Amino acid sequence: MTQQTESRPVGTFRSRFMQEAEARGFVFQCTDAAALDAAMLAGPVCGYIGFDPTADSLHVGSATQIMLLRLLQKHGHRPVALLGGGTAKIGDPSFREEARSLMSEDTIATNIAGIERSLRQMMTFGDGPSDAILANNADWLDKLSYIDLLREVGVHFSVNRMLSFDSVRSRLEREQGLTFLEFNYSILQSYDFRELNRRYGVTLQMGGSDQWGNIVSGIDLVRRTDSKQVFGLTAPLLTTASGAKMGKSAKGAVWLSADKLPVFEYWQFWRNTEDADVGRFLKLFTDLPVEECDRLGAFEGADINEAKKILATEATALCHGRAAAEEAAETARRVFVSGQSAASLPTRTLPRADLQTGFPAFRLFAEAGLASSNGEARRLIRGGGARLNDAQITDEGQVISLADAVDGALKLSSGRKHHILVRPEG
RNA sequence: GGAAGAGUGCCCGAGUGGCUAAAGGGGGCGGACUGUAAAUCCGCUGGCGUACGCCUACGUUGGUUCGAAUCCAACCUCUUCCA
Repeated sequence: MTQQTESRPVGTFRSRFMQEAEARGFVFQCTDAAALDAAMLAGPVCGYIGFDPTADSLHVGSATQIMLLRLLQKHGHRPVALLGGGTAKIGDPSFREEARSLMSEDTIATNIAGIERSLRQMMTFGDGPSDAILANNADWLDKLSYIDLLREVGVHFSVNRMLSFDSVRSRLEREQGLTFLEFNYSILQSYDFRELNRRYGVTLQMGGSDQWGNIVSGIDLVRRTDSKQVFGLTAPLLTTASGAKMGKSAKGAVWLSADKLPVFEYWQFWRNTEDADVGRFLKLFTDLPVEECDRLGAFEGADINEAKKILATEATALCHGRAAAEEAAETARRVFVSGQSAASLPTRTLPRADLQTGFPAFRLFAEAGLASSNGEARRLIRGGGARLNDAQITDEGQVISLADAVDGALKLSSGRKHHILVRPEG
């Protein structure tokens, strides 16, 4: 059972990091919170979070973790972002429906490169006392010897105990199978913690609540082999007020990389936050003062839309820069408030010659990426959800060409919220 | 190594020879209502073609049959029990 390990009354922290982390809703579980609090008061603490390179970009689900690292940095502590280049070769079995397919070295390398970009955008890296450090566990895991690992680390792990962790047990109970390979993930993650402690003096591992078991294992390992006390802190698993998991949107995952999700769409994701989540998300995903977040989140009715715009712009600014965020906000204002087109809507270019000839409406929607297949585009049009320059398209075979362009672009819309500009190439 | 069971569409899950592109639910998309929210209601939800249509799909490969997701064989994977 993942138990709360501390029984400290709320609001008793003395270190600024812990106070703010708690006030903003980042703290779910913490090992020996009082001692961690004291350590933070005594001086800079080095804390890390691991990111698995399972895709070439992180998504909003990971944003919480990055915000935690930022918070650490903000209060003079030192954040370490650990990329799981080594562990990615195994796959974390925690709460997974089934085994993850194994990734090739190449895939892992490109994924790491993509993730690194987002991390660098959101934190300051360098050699200063509170500059962030980027590490890759492939640096030490790759050359581990199996026998040595078993002798030196394996002896400290109780299988009985590992089986009792929720993360493992849920897999077993579902009769879904758990290979020995995956079963080792937790051991390697523990090894990471110890290695980071030895290399950089890392004494805190943070993560999502699904990482509790792995984190505690690491703490035990460090205590047993190096006789040092290190800490763990988990953030709550984020769901929206209506119970859905965070991070899904029209187009699937909400990626942090602009290559995978246009900034405008990212802004829109936050803009469409449920009313009840606004205050909570402001605290988690922006740098605005807590009191301001509470004030904005308390708006009622339509007024809260203003708070959502602030949330969207602030959250987007952290991830894509202030200028891009303002631009997305302005684009949204034009599209939704004035009902105009805007030059900074996501744009798709198609060969000029093809556009001159024209496409049947359904094909154009598919080509532009507003529908994933011709069939889907047809359904969209039949359902009355497709528009060209804000006029509903009724005939799926209607030929649309450059002649229909306004200001050199065709504005296509799927529903009220998804707009794209199609421009000729060259 | 032996025995029993399971593998269905994005997910869960029904289906045990034709009426099955495959019930139902979830998710997703669109519409209505709103506040670019939630809740609710309605429609759509494999691909290709304007279309009568064609193609792909029920773990894999073969077979039986006019016809198979459904029957048979082998194989693969997983689960449980035994050694």
